[in-house]
Amino acid sequence: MTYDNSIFHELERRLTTNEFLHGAKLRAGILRAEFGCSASTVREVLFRLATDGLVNFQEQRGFRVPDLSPTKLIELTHMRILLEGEGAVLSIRKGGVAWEARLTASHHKLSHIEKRIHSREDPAELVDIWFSSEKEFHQTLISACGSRTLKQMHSLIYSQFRQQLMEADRRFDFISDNIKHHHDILEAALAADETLTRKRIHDHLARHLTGKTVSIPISKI
Amino acid sequence: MTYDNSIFHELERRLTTNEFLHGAKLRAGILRAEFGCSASTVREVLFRLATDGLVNFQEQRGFRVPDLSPTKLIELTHMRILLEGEGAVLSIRKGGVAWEARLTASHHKLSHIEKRIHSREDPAELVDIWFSSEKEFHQTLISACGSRTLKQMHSLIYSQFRQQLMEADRRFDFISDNIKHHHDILEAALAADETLTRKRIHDHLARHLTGKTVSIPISKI
DNA sequence: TTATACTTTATTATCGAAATTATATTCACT
DNA sequence: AGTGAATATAATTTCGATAATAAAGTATAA
Repeated sequence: MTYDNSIFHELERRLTTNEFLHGAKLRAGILRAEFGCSASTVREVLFRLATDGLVNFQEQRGFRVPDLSPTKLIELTHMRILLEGEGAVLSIRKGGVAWEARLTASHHKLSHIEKRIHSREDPAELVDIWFSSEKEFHQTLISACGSRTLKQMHSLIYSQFRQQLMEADRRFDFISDNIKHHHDILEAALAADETLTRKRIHDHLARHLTGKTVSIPISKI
Repeated sequence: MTYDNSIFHELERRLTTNEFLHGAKLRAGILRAEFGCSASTVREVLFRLATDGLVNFQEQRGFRVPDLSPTKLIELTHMRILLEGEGAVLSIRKGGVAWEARLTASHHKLSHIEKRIHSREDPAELVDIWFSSEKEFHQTLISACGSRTLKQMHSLIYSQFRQQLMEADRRFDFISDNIKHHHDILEAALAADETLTRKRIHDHLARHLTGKTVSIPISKI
């Protein structure tokens, strides 16, 4: 892997796990020090991330972490419902037993983590594992849809969605709901009930669709 | 507009109007001469286009125009049906008379061009105008959906779709079908018939869904 | 002749500095 | 003090050069 590429993935990771503050400025001249490379290399990476939507770019004004935006979160949720619904239905039709097995497996892992989180006081240390498990489950759900394009698109949306989640969502207040949701989705998918699967994906994500989200002070640097 | 940005748009234009051969190599060192800038600047632009899907990038192997791929065209068509259907339905609900007016206007322009093309032998000179008119019509169709994200996503898909069209599609063999399709979509949208609108968008694009596309020799450079 | 190791050439990745443009500070003036 | 121009500082954009890597070509041995 080239230098460039490893920086890309590292920054992508940080951006999707909210290690940067929303609205924070990303200066190539500063990040370069951290990665021990030149500013141009960082700049190149930031451009790539910008086209993925994980970073905002303004001419002559550099790069910033996108602000927290309830509207954007709603739009991204809408897209997830659309794309995951479609991907899941196609997977039901084409996936066969191999897909069912993979889905069951990834649900099993996710469910295991979620139960551990549910039973503890401070789930902070499990947050990273949960993130990757939840991502894997949702990606597996659409993995047999037969369309690379759909999967890429979903991945793009999913990253931005993750980035838009606010602190409250990382504290697992919703974990018991989530355990049920994921189980219900699995159930409907294995029963090959297309309509029900779509509905349950919708219901799972629906809490992000309420415009009632409290506005949060945005920190600029 | 900065240098960088104008190069981006120029290359984007060429890539979506098939001025490059499919599979052609895009060497920063050569393009730089044409734009009178440095190789790094071109490289930066190519990276951006790569993340948009208009250019393929391989580590240590540079950039290429994506090959012609019937499968990809089908996938992109599928995404267009999904996104345009959703965007149109939402526009019907939220757009109001202002949207109807814009849609009627853009259809009028498109229809005018298409009739001119239909009545002539060689429509080559109208191809550019047709491209922008058809793009505008489809974008207007979803313009009142209320989701920036959906529109951006659609724009991304639309560009790649355009890029994947082969020569036959640029010769307007299908023009009389198209005139009717566009009219039918307008009609259904103005009647606020959501299901029918979705169906007609589907039917309009359906000819790209047949896997029967003749395979075409791919030229590498 | 075919395959393999070595050499040469061409292309890509990275860098640090110069040129351009934005942002912050100072200072004069009302 | 408050406003606005002029200056100083800091950031971004662009560049040409160098280092790293891949591709092409050549020679040698089985």
